[in-house]
Amino acid sequence: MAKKPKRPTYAEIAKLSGVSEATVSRVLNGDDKVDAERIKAVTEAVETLGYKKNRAASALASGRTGLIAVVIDDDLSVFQDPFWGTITNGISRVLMDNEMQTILLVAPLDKIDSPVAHYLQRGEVDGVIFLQLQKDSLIKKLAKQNLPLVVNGTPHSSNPFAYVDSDNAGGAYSAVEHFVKTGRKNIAVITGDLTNTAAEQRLDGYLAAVNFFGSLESKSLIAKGDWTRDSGYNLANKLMSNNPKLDAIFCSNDIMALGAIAAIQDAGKSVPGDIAVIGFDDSFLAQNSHPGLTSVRQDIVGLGIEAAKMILALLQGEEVHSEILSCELVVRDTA
Amino acid sequence: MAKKPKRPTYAEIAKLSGVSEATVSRVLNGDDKVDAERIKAVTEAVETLGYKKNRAASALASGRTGLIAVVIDDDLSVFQDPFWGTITNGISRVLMDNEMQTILLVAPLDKIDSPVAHYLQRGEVDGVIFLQLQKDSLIKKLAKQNLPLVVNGTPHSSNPFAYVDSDNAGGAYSAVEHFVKTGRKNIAVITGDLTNTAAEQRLDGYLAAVNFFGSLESKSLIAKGDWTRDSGYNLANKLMSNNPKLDAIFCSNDIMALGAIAAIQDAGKSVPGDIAVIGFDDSFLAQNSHPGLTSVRQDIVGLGIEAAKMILALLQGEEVHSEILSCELVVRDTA
DNA sequence: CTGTTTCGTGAAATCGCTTTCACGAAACCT
DNA sequence: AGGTTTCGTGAAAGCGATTTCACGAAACAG
Repeated sequence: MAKKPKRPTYAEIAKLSGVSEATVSRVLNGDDKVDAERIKAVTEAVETLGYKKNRAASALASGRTGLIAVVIDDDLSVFQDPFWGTITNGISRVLMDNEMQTILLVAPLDKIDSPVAHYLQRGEVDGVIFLQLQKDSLIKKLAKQNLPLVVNGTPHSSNPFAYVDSDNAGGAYSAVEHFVKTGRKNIAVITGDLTNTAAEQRLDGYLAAVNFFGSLESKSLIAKGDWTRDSGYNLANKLMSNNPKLDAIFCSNDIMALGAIAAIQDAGKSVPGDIAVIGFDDSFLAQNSHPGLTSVRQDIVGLGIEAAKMILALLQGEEVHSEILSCELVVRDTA
Repeated sequence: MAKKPKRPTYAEIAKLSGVSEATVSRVLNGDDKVDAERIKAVTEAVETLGYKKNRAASALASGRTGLIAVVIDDDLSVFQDPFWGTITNGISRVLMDNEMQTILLVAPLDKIDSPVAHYLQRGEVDGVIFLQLQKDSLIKKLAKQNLPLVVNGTPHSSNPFAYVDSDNAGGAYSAVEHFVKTGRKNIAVITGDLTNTAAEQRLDGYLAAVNFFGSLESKSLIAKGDWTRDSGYNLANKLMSNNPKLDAIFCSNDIMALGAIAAIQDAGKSVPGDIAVIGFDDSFLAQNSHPGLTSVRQDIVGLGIEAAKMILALLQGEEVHSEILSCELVVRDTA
């Protein structure tokens, strides 16, 4: 509990470099209107003393905490989902490189006056990054308070805040394109839960590609799933019985794809011989399935990195625009 | 950027409740030697004003930051591994309930003088929880500085710091026990990378059970893997060819189990008909495999919760002892 | 060559809470 | 009863940065 080694303070730096504490502060905070000589003196003193700012003191005096909250709605399947760990990793790196700290809030955000909501409104953090946002209400409120915030995932409404997201539509498009190029004619889709914008966008991408390549023969090729393995299994069966000529299925996530593959095999058909399958996410599941699942990969770490950069820009008072990161098709055995 | 609504301070509480600021502080920090009347008055004032402590000021004055660092070594397969996200979730909840913040450090810890190492030594956090610890050197150094710390996973050497871990041996034991009870006679094991204590313990559990039930017929039933799917696949093949009577394989993780199942099936045998398989972790992989993989489940959130509780206890100056959480066999189709 | 700006700088106040210290009152001794 | 301990309390001194303010010097204007 005892931390003997007292750290140097502005007082020491000031003495060593022969300037006032005010000037030390100016140098350390990048105020440009300081004599070059003095900047050098201070910089050297900081160096020799191994000085590091005391965050608490700095926060108290300036009102800026140096903390960015990463909020995860734990109503969702946070458990077992590597997505948020990965994105948080990306966020954390960027922030750390900028002397900011990432603090983690895991809590249900349904109520606008949850403890977390209050915490955020209290100015304990300089900015917020929301992962897996559900309800907009809290976010809108915080935005109104001028708290810099960035959302991961495309919001439903056209909100005034910036977001980062993967190019879900583009990813889906490239999956369908791959099917077409490998000679598939009857390409179906199993969607995710369509109340979710990502699911919606993936469907849109599918539709765009199918229209472009002119091979959509039937409405019955669209099956509305809910992200679960079971829905993949059941809907694949339904698609097969409704469309005897079916030769490809694009699934909005990997789990449904695995379910679909199981259904196809159980029906005595082969993958990709009879029916090709492509998933989405290139998750651990896809990487370790057998046969290897062809899947659309998102740059999840990249999403985190962009989100963090956006928050930093917002803190600088800069204008930021939302970012869409492209996806990449990872071809394995199933298509 | 502007946060207009000025928050109440001790000054207001003191005025409203008719005591000094010193007493307000005493009440808010649980000092018991305060008159009951005054405690009540302060408590009410806090209530009506909706007061919340300013963490920065508190930290500056007390030297305690209210921050616990969760350190993740990103040399490991942080990406795609849901383990650490889950455990961090458990940690975060407990800490938040205790008005502490969880800050996340993702960085390689190989060098003892990495930025993260310095950061931790600087007293910017009140305690540290290490996940997936590799090298002990940094930890030993921090422990020497009396920085409260808890490690996840059993350390190699008998160190003076507390840790939390799953009962790896017990979990492995119960897997073998299940094999025996379901009539299996020739039970093999595919280990993880044995430089890892978890892999070692799982092997120990296997050996203990096999000795106890008296069915270890050959040394050739132990195959040393490295956690990867490929090692599972290849070693399962080797085990099968060396032991024609083989009827069960315990794998030290789920991925190797899936590899083993693939090998068994490719060899024209059935699971669990000819050979039963049990994995370890009850990961997403196990939950979504087909056939469903029987696996040993760890209470990962529980590990986080215990780790957080231990840190809190350490901060109180209490003695803590390491915790071993039991595992549970989740029976599905493969055994 | 004065009068006004601009500029860099240091002194000092400030942020909000914690903690030491001293003091009077109450409680405990012989 | 006098003397010593406790006990609860408030005044005030920090904690270590940031920021306002005022001032002298230098640069500019006329």
